[in-house]
Amino acid sequence: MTTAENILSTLLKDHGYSITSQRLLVFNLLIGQEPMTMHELIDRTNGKIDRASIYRIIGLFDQIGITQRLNIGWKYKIELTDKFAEHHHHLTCLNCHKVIPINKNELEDFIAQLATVQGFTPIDHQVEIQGYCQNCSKKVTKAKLLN
Amino acid sequence: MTTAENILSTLLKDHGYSITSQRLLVFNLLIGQEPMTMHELIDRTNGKIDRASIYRIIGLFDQIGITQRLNIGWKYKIELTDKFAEHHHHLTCLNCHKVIPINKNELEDFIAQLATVQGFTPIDHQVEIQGYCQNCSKKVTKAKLLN
DNA sequence: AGATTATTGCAAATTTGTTGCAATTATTAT
DNA sequence: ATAATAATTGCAACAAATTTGCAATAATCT
Ligand SMILES: [Mn+2]
Ligand SMILES: [Mn+2]
Ligand SMILES: [Zn+2]
Ligand SMILES: [Zn+2]
Repeated sequence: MTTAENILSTLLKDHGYSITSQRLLVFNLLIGQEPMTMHELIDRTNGKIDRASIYRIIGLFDQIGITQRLNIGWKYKIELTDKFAEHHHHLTCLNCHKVIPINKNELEDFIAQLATVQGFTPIDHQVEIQGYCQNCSKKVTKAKLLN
Repeated sequence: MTTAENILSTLLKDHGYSITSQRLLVFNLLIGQEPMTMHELIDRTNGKIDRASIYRIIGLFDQIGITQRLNIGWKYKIELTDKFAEHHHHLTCLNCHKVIPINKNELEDFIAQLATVQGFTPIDHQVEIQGYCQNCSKKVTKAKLLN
């Protein structure tokens, strides 16, 4: 049992669910990987788990905070929650596609505050910024910047 | 022709697409409204446009920056871009799926500043916060909130 | 107006997600 | 460790969402 598997087991038990080989397999397919689509996840199980079960497992994982869905355009990808990876946000370069992580406590505080002002209880959030990195800012034409 | 319709027409022509009654209808169903699901949009056309065409129109609108998809849970809603509505962000209720617009200049400044510190030129960004609205916060149990 | 090209509707296909139920597996209690 | 109990899975069918080819129609261009 890895450390991560132990955390998973505890989370499942604490919520009254059992530890099954299928749940462990799905979890291990997600750990350490880039966010993946449902299709990719299903593919990677190589027919070892039924499609319906995978949907049920991800539904459960979402519910008890093991996974979360990351929205990409009008599709979504699945990734493990911050319990299993460091919470962070990104600056993405529209030209060279470099991804620069942001990790600002200020930002977190600001967002939390922003929500609570309206009687809202914030649970999760996303911040993504697209633009041009230092390098590409120099090369990109004014026309392109003005769109 | 309304002002908004003129902007739409120009955008279509500038990208080499024609102005059709279907495209105008879809556009007018979106203008001034809350973000809506594809299902809602289809419903509101009252059978006047085929489902396939609506998908094609929204696909095109997305491509040329007339609409954008707002992710709600693992579904999405469609809304007009900032060209047709004030730039804003959202608080989304995880329970009743209510969408509350945020409109804070502070937030914009904060984000711009966050990016520029690193020599980055920000062009676009998204901020989405999920949680429970004032109403649902009361009903949702402490257990559920603590997850 | 007539020719040309783009868009639409229709019908069918595909892809994505859900459900009931019997078989299997995990947990709990001897 | 075994049997009883309860939860989970696989299967097969279903339902919803999205995509596609193609002929009919509508928009644009000359
Ligand atoms: Mn954050
Ligand atoms: Mn903003
Ligand atoms: Zn770059
Ligand atoms: Zn609510």
